[in-house]
Amino acid sequence: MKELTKQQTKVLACVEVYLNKTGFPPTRAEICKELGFKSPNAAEMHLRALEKKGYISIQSGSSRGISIVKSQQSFEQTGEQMPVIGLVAAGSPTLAEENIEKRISCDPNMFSDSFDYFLKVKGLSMIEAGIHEDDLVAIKKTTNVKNGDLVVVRLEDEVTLKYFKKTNHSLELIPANKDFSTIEVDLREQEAFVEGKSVGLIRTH
Amino acid sequence: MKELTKQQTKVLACVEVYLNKTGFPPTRAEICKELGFKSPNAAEMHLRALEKKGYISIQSGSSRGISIVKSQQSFEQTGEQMPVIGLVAAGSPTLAEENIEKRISCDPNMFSDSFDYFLKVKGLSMIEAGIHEDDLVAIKKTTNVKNGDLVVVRLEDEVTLKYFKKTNHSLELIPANKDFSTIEVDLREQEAFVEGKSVGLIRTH
DNA sequence: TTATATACTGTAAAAATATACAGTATAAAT
DNA sequence: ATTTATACTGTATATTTTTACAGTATATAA
Repeated sequence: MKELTKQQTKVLACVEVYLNKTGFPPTRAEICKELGFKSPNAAEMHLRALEKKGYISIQSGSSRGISIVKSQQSFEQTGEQMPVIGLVAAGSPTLAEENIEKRISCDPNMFSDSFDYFLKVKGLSMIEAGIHEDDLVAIKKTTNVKNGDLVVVRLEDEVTLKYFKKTNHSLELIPANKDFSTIEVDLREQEAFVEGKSVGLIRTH
Repeated sequence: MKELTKQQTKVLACVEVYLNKTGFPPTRAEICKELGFKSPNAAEMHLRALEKKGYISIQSGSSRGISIVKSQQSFEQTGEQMPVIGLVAAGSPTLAEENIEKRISCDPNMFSDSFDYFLKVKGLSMIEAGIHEDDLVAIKKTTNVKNGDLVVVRLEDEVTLKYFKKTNHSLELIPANKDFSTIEVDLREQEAFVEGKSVGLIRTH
């Protein structure tokens, strides 16, 4: 498959995003509006190039007659197979193939925010937050978390799902179970890696 | 979801087949050609009806602006728009368009069993089962339930989500909250309709 | 009997859209 | 120095497409 120029890549992505959002392809004018072109011919030329290189096909004479032949970003769209990762005792919850227990077909945007994987909950430390053993918590990989967020944090080689509270040099990881105690970390003494935060949860009955 | 007439079913299938074949939706004229209609208005009217019943959505003013909301060929197709229904005080949780709060893109087979809609939880009666207010419980429409199942039951005009327990002529609907009491129904005196059972749950953090 | 819903035909106009043509500008290759 | 490829603007027009309106026909319900 021939390589695409920067602009051609943009146009192809634009078509795919539009298609995923609306269910039908964009017009030349809509591509222009999206990418800031001022002439429909700009879009036209890029589409012609994309067809020539085999990425799309254009049904001549039909409005919106664009179909994707070879998708660039088959990823991160709806109906993806999202990985489920066990909350392992040691090591980061990596997306390495050997850590993936299974995959669940769902939309990465089904919650308020997008997410990257499901973490399978072990233990009862968050039971009072309605988070049970074997629930799947949808995790968005980010270090941008604020107090009160439900976060995945790694301390040394241990990974845990807790409420986040940071005060000066101290980090508190708060459970939702009165039988468990808060983990307090002095950040001057010990490192803590925020792996991500929860944006949702699913449970199979 | 409202029932479709024979012709509406044909038109919906036609749109889906065309979409699968070409990657973009058909025009009114193309639907006519496919189904043997002689007036574009025939297609137009069927499309309007399909939109009204919630099977497709039409972007007015756009050519080929049809997108599938609920696929008929619901075979193994991931990424459907599953309806969310509020747990209303009165009446059945019907799939009528006016009761659908929104739709969530996900796989109807993401849980152990398939499901038909999400029910938005009101109140705290199931809190000890980790089911919070505003959680979305995935409901499979069925009357085939057994003791211990989490079920949606309608008593008179009231709909409730509780644990199911049936003994002879008596039905118990058991909450998971010590501040609530079990609803006992003598089936010789009062009717109880099992609308469905829960196969899973999702929550947005 | 009179509505009412379904299911169309036929026509036409307005709006959306593809697409051709004539240019401009820039960077890299020959 | 000239060509070639990329990357557009701007305009215009033929065609496609939506969509409104005026009818016809049939079956079912009130």
